[in-house]
This record gives sequence, C-alpha cells and structure tokens, in this order.
Amino acid sequence: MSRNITIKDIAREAGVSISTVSFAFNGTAPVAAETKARIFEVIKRLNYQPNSAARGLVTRKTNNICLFTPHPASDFFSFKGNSVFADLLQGIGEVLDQKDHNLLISWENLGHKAKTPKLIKLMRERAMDGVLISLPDHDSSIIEELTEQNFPVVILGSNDLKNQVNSVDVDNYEIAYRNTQHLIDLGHTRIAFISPGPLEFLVCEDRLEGYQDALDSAGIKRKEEYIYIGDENESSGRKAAEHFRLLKEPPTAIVAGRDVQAVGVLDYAAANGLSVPGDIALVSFENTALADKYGITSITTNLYEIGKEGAKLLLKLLNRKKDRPAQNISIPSELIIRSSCGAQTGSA
Amino acid sequence: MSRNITIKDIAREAGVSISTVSFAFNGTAPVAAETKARIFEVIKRLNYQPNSAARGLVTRKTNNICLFTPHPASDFFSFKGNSVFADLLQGIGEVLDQKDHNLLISWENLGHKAKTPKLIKLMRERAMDGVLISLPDHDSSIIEELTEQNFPVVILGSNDLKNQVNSVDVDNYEIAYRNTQHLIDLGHTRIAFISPGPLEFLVCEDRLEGYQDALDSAGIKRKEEYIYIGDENESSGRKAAEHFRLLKEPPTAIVAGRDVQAVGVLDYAAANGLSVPGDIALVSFENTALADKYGITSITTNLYEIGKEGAKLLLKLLNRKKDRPAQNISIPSELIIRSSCGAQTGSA
DNA sequence: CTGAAAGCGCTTACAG
DNA sequence: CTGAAAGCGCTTACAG
Repeated sequence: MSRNITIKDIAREAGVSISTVSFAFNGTAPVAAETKARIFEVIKRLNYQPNSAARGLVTRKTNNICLFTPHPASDFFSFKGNSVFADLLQGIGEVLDQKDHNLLISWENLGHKAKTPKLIKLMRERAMDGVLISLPDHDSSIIEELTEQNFPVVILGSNDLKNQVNSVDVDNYEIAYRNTQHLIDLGHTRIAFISPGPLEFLVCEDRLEGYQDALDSAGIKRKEEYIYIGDENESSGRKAAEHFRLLKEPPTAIVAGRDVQAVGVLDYAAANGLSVPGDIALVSFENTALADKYGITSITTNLYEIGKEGAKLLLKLLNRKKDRPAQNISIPSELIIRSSCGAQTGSA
Repeated sequence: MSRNITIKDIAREAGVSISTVSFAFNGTAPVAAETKARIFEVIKRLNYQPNSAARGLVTRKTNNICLFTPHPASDFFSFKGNSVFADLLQGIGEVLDQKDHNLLISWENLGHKAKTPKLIKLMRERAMDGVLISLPDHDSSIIEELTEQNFPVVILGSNDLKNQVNSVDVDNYEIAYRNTQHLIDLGHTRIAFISPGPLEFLVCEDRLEGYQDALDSAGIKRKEEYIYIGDENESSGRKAAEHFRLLKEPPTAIVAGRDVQAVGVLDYAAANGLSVPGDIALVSFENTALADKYGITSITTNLYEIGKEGAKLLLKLLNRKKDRPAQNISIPSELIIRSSCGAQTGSA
C-alpha cells in the first residue's frame, strides 16, 4: 500500500503549518478565507482523511460505539426476530451515521471464557467510546464494572439496574400488564401466558411479571400450568397451544410472547377446529407484519425507536463533562386491536 | 474517568524501561524470567491494557475488521434469513475473536449519499484493517477503489469480480443448476423458479442463471412466466405458487429460492388441494430448520462456513507482504433429499 | 490569523 | 537482556 497522505503533506503543499491545516479542517480556530480555500483545495486533490488512530490518541476518542450482548450471537440474533433486529440496527446506525460514529459489534461466545470479558478488554484498551448493551440477564457484573469506571453505557431493553444505568426500552412489564388487562376487560379469567424466550432474559421476566400482576390485581388466581416458555419459532406457539388445550381446565385466552408464537397458536387452533377468538382469545407483542396479516391483536415494541433513542442518549453522554443521574427512557407502545382478541367483533 | 494505566506506569512500578515492558508484554524480544515475572505482576495488579490508538498509530493496524454491505441495513438483514444471518455473524465472530480482532459493521443508508462513500472514508482514515463485503450488486466501483489501493477485501457471496478479488461463497450458479437438474432427472420439464430476492442481488442472478442453464442443457425451453421474483417472506412463496397455478400450462415442479418461500408454496398447495410432490415437486435452498420440519428437499448454503472462511482468508491477507492472485473459495453444498421433491417415495 | 513545540502512548531500531 | 531515543500523525495550548 502506498504511503498515506498526512497532515504534513497538506501543510507543505498548501504552504502553511500543520496547526493551520488542523484548524481549517476541523473548524476549530479561525483561518483566513483564502488560506482556508487553498488548504481545502489541497485536501480534496490529495484525498486527505485524518488518521483516526493519531487523532484518537490525543482526543481520547475513537468514534466507535459498541453494540454488545453478553450472549452468543446465535441467541441474540435469533431472539430478536428477523426484521425486528434489523430495525434495532437501523435505528442505531442512522444516528451514529449522522454523528460520524462507527458501530462495533461484539458478543460473548460460549466456551470462550477468557479471564477478562471481551467488553472489559475493549473498554480498557479504549477501542470504543461507549457501549450499548442489549439483552442483559441477571448477571450485571460487567455493566457494574463499566459504570464504576464511569464508562458510558446505555442498556437497550429490560435490565436489573433501573435508576443506576441509562437505559431505553419499551416498558415490558407495563405492556404485558396491558395485554393481560385487555383480556380481563373482555371477561376472561382463564388466561395463559407464553414467554417469548427463556426467563433468564429480563424482557421475558418483566413480561411474565406484568401478566401476573394484572391477574393479581383482578383477583384472578395464578396457575403454574398457564405459563409456557416459548422461543423464537412458530412451533413453540403451536406447542404452547397444545399444552394449554390438554389441561383439565384449558384457558379461554392466551397472551402470546411474540407474533410468530401467536401464528403458531392460530395454526394449532385451525388444525383442531378451535375458533379464535371464539374458543381462544389471543393477544401478542411486537405488531410485526405477521400480526397484520393474520389479524392478531398485538402491542407495539418499537425496536427502531429503541435503537435510535439509545444511540442518541449514548452520544449525549459522551459530550457531558459531569455526571448526571441515570435516565430511563421508555418508548411508548400502542395496542393494535385486530380480530384475534374478540374486542373488535364483540362476539367473544 | 480516572486516568488510565499506561506503559509508563508499569515501567515505573516494575523498575524497568518502557521498552522492556513492551518486549515482555508482547513477547517481541527476550526478557529475563524474573524481570518478566515482575512486569506481569504489575500488569495484572494495575489492570493494564495497552491503548489501541497508540499502538495502532505505530503498527498501522487497528485490529478492526469491517463487515460492510452496500445496501440499507433493512435490506441486508432481512434478505439473509433470521438464523441465516446469525450464522454468518457467528462464523465471522468466532474467527475474529480467536485472533483478537474486532468487528465493525457498516452499511450504506439510502438517501445518505455523501460525497465519499462510507466505506472509502473508513479506509482512508484507517479505521479498519480490512473489509468483508456482503451482498454486493453490479456496482463494484467501491470494491475496485479499495483493491486499487491494495486494501484487503474479501467478498462474502456472489460477485462480479471473480479472479480479481478474494471471495468466499457457495456456488450459487452450481447449486441452482443442481436443484433444477434434480427435478429434470425426476422427469419434470415444466419447472418454475422463484428468485430469493430482487435480481440486482448477484446471488439471485446467479441462481437464475444456474436454473436456466440446466434447462438449456436438457433441451427444455425457458418460459418467462415460469420465473417469479420472491422475497424473504413466506407470502411470496404463496403468491408465486398462485401465479404459476393460474398459467395456462402450470409447472409440475418448482425451484423455490429459499426455504421460507417453499413453505409458502406448501401452504398454497394445502389450501388448494394440491399434492406435493404429486402435483408440484418442490426443491429449495438453505436447508434451514424449516426444510427439515416440512419435509422440503433443500440444498445447503452454509453461511456459518462462509463467514468463517471469509474471516480466515481476510486475516491471512493482512499478514502477507506481497500480493498473491485472488482466491475464490467455494463452500461445498449438499442436496438433502426429503419428501417434497418426489425422489424419496418414487411415487411422483 | 498563523506557527513552533509539546505531547498523546505506544513500538522499534540502535547501542550497549 | 535492557534502556534511551526517535517517531507514528494528529491536537492544542502558547506566543506572536
């Protein structure tokens, strides 16, 4: 590779000092109009782009933001649905793009139990300015270590550290409560719940709690057998529906953990001559294209907005001198009523 | 944030010079055993991690590898199926992890037509050591600019630049040919094709050509109406099946572009009293869990291996002094026979 | 408005 | 085996 153009080349070619080039290029000090024009002519002609390592060494900034998950990639990217994950990334990317930041992406591989967790290593070697953490579980030791060092962190999604760490999320507790309450309002008392994934993910736990508290508030007794742990596959919805159906007292309504699970429930119902919402009233989360297509009542979980607001918040943190109390941003959700819950037709 | 531990701190604390610390830490020159022990004790105690910017400034390496797509994130991540994309990332990540490299991820947002493409900017400011390019289309100007500068590039997937640029892919032409040939061997002559996505993606074009050439070789006349441009949604498979069914001369076999489309075809068939493989023989690509679940004959497209081999190849490039001719690695594919094609039962 | 100089935290010849 | 010194390409006081 041929030698790269440096600030010295520009300075020599433009007949000025390197400080003047730096001032002009960065707009960080006034430079005479003609000088500036000459400098920029040379910059353009020579295709100059400042070396980020050199710049980073003195400014102590990399302009890299890390999106991290303390889980293997497969868990992470499968857990988030297809389009849903793209939305998160798109939201983050748009904001970072605009502010000239790069996106680093990292996860903890199973079995790769290094002495130093990857993220801590990245922080110590200053490979990034801040981190967005997604899908945290109960082990918040990494997050605590980062925040102790005053390293800028924003959590995307449910977390254990409310009020201590900046975060952006939909209120999973609240939307599960709302979904459940909606079914209660429609007269149901035998209401089952499918978790969108394993309960070690806080998003799942939060939703379960919201569901349970809604039942409690309505004076409806919880039933262990009304809870099914699903996953990102449609089949888990089908299996859940079957599990519920085989109970002595089958539920009359189901809170599915995600739209694809709701589709599985619909599938099981159709295959077994059950009517939705007649025999089973159904609500879900995400409000993806699937919900629209199959007429599933679903509450929005706007990952695009989470990504966007998360990135914005992190960037704001980077520009602040003094500490401020942690901010917990909640992205509003909307319950989209369709045919599956029985509210629309009134014929439930 | 408190001041960070530097090599100076280690040197002072260990009572040696900074060169010795550097030599010991990097194993880049012999250091007396006791000296080394003392140094590492201090390193551990003080949690030292070398500053990557400082190191990068002199070594001219960032240890960052960029995964880039010249398309908006939504296109990219949706195009690759859910798990399929996770597999690609997982493959890349495992290799980079092991070699202590970080993954930068970048894409070209629509409407964000900057004067300098993002990737070129990243290259010029030396924010990464090399780049993996995924989902390229016919506009290879960016890739050409990178290779002209001798910047290390590996293309993941189909590309226009065979023999000029390093690449790793399944042979999309060949697997489409093989899929089609399989149906021909089963006696079909009216064979339709669903593209996995828009033809601007080279992977789609390659598969279309493989399909067409298989027909040509068998002396079967191509029919424009036997080609349907699908997308990443199941519904596109359903629509394709309907489109084909309404033709005057409906096909007796379909090469679906991806498993989820094949599921759509099955769905349409079931809803319309058509038997698979009786009325429609069906083959597909990807061999995901869906194929297994629904008994779809499908040819593997191992994205995990593509990611892994791509990352390995790129890392090898980084360590080479002199140029070598571009390498085009082909990941082998396997046709997994299941019930949908009619080969298994012989009752097609 | 402009320039000379120090310094960011490393690596790497070069001496010894 | 170890250390003093130069230098990577920038930014940023400091003088003028």
